[in-house]
Amino acid sequence: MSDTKDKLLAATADTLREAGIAGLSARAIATRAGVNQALIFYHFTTVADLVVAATKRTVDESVGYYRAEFAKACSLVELLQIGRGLHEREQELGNVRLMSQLMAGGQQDAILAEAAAYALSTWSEEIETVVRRLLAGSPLELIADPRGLAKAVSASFIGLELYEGIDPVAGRSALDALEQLGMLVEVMDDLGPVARRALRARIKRSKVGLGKSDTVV
Amino acid sequence: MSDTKDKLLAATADTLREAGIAGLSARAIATRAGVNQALIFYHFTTVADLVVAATKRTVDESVGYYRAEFAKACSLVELLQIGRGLHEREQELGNVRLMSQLMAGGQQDAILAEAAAYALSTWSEEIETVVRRLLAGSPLELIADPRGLAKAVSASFIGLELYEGIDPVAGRSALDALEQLGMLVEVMDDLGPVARRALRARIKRSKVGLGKSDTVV
DNA sequence: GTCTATACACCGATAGAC
DNA sequence: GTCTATCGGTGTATAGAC
Repeated sequence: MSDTKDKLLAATADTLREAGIAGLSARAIATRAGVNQALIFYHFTTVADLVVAATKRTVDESVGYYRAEFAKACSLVELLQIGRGLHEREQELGNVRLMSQLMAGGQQDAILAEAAAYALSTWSEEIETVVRRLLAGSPLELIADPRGLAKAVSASFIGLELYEGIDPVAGRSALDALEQLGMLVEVMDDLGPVARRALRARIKRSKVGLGKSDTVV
Repeated sequence: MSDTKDKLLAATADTLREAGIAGLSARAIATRAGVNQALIFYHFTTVADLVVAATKRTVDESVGYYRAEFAKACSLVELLQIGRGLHEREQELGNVRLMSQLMAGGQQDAILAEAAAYALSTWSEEIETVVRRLLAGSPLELIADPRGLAKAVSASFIGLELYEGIDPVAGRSALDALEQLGMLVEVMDDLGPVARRALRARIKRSKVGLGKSDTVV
């Protein structure tokens, strides 16, 4: 990887983090990279292509780092703890912000949408794998769809990040509330056998977790 | 309210919905409104001020509509159903998209951030009121912080909307997963007395719902 | 209140020298 | 591969005629 290309990729991620999608431009990227503006088009043809390459690199690096962490988790509660650390780390690196800006831009721009879809599915698949492994045996298994749940977690992270950028105090309290709710998982994970059986029966009795074609009441 | 001002306010909301924060400009708004571009600055001084006024109007109208709906809810399950309808309606009107674009822009622009903060707190306060009323008596009361929870719900809606704009199928499955999880509320709301007591006791026993200063294990 | 015309900065992208 | 110079277009905002 040439030095210029590398500098441009790094500067693109940084610009997206700090100036947002509305402030992203070839000139802004080139200035930050300390590189001539024309070189963007020589190396990457268009600004959009550069953004795609830069976000892909960022996501692959982050997800790769957390693959090993996820593998260590032996319970849903442990996973929740890893998730907390992940959020803090990614927050600090500015990667959640990068992703939220990419997603906002992707609502109107097809090329950015493709980049955002790649980022989201890469994260979601990684999360799904570990959730599926740890959900086995829990009463939650009857309710939760691991794939959809993983996507929902990713989506919520994005929303929380945006909230925190707008109103840090409120965003923080939203995150705290979700963590408290995550404790529900701990409780259900660790219920005595009697209560666990009762809960499991109650869940089965409701329509929850059944396909739409089933009409058991 | 003069006709021109009204047209500009409506066009601003529409432009934000359809062109996003990166495509928002005085020219784009004026063209959509069928109004001379210079009139934006005559009536609203700056584009940012116009955006603030437009989003405030949109949010006040939407929240006002739902205040009456929320008042009708008599159980958490009913609230969940209203929430589903709300999501569909706001989605169709494009108001969630408007809000997500406003939040994305607000990460870098202080004036947009103020508008986004107003929108978020207006929604959150309305949701908090009804959640607080309906949570009384549920075992969830011991865990959940209504204020934080309301903000978390708002944030998650934003994230889900962005996800759906990027990958409609995946976004839909994320929403479905959250709704299934919402069924957990139904189950806990409607548990037999024995299981309810067991669950309540288990929740109390865990550190959940206690302040940080308490160190009961 | 509404219009035209315009100032000035920045945008993506390209041509062509080196 | 890297540079300067430049094209046509768009951005906010204002001056001044009507």
